[in-house]
Amino acid sequence: MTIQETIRGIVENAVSKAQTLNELPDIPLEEITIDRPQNPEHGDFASSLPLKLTKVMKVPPMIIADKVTSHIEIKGPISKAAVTNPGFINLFVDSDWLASQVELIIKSGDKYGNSARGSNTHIQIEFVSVNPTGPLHVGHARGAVFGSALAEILMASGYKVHREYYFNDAGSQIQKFYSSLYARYMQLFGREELVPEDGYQGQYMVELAKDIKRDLGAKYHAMTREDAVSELGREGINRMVETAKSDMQILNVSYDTWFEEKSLFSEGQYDRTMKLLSESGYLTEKDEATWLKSTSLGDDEDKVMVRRNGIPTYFATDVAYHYNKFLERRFDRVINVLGADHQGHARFMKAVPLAIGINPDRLNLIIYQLVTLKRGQDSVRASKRSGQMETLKDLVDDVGPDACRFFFLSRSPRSQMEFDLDLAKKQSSENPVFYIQYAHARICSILKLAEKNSIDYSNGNVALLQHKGETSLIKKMLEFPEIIQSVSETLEPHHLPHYSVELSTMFHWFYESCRVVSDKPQDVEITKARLKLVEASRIVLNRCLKLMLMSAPTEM
RNA sequence: GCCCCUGUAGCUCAGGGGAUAGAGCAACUGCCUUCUAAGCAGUGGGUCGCAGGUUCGAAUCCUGCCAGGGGCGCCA
Repeated sequence: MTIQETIRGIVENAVSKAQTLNELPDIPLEEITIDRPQNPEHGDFASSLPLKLTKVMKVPPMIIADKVTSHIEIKGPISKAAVTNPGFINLFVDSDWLASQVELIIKSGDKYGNSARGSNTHIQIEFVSVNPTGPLHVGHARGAVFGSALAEILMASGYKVHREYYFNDAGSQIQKFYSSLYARYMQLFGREELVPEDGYQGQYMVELAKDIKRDLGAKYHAMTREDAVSELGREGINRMVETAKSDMQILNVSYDTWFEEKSLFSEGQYDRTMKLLSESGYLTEKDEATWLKSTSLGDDEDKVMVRRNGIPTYFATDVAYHYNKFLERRFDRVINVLGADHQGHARFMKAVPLAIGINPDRLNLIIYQLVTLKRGQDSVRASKRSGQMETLKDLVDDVGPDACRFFFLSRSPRSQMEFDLDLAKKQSSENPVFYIQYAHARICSILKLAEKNSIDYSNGNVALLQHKGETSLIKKMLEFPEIIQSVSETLEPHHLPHYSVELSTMFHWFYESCRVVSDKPQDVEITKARLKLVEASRIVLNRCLKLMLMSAPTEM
């Protein structure tokens, strides 16, 4: 249980006690909100509950506040409860209780902040899922960072998380890729082959053809055109997938499954899905094509499932994919992370669970806004088909995986962000990421010194931690489990990097105001107590960095 | 035209019903004989796009308008 939940329970008890004694009207309560006031005079926690209850209870807020506060027991975490105008209840945390929490953090170790909220819930999270017809660009980096960090945090909350990358390896775009690659390959042998008008024109296709020629020579030149297109194409797609995998790796992103779209046909999901949809009456024929009546499920237009030429659309495979996720692999929840360029797909996606008889609440769609790049004065749009493009790899090579992850993760997915390439490079040593990592390195350096001096602080008395620099740091550390919990509920991981900065600030401040390792004989006890605090800080900050999939350097 | 997202300090962004709106960067002033100065302390900087509305209370919710980004294929 987090501290906030403990406090909420205390207030809740006080209210019901007042109700039992008929001091307040006995009406059912909604969830009680507990805030952390920014003004320290208003305590460590505050509740505006009386202001909210005044209307339904028909009692002035200050009276409610008085009655509730009189039943708040001054013990455990609470040292003082006060009422302030116009009807707030302010709660102050007991400093001895606070100091004792350091022991708990050390005892929890790398499990501090974990919870069992998600136990027995299987979540599948799908992110990036770029088709292997082009390189990954900076926008995909945003999705990758978001999805991978969210997955880590959900795991900390006890969910069973399955990370998945879905890619299209069949269909018309793949055919275009095949013929584009064939043309580039044959051009290397002096043949006048043209890349199709609507094909993939990018320079990377030339490079890909060169690589294949270098590794496999004229192998495909000797084949019939038909064989060459498909075999060379497959070789090309395989290489593109490998590149995507290595791009994910350099960003510290790993997956449990790379899911091939074509398996939906070979494994039968497509057929079973169409049968289910047909039996439920969601399919209809029009203009020689098969349509899904998705408007009846909230979509703004019906969608073609099978084209006039008999080939299924991506709408059909998407339904089959979710049929597989929900009905075959039986995930309790599914999270799909999409770029804003796919937002038109969102309304349809929300209809998909309904079409296969699944509660739509089990599907979460997260749409992140696009990344624009700025180089000098010029804004560059990240788009796969335009010529100019900053690839994910170029970006990571430039600013490093840690800075890249921190920068993307700090932004809420709904805000479109401008990535100033020049600034990112220039700032690389003034970046907030170093602020956090530096705090971690400082911590480790203190612990190293203690070890060198053979200080055994296992019997340190944390009750001695009463300095403002110490208590502020402990308070901040106690917020960590709340951050994990709130990110797991709201699916908004950007709070974690912000918290990490705040925690680092508290540590740096403690470091400046409290000398830890001291040689003076009279400081033996406080040194040991502070070393425990430093160890606890290491645990929490290290967890932050690890959950963000960033490195936690022990020296810098 | 319709749909989605955004508009907060010079810049990049948090805060998304509660008390005096925050951080980083940039600018300015101090602080290293002591565990890492990639740090700390301090100063300046705001009609929270505009206008109405709801509320005891609005940066936050609702409506309209303005501005920016994205989406409206039998492409994925």
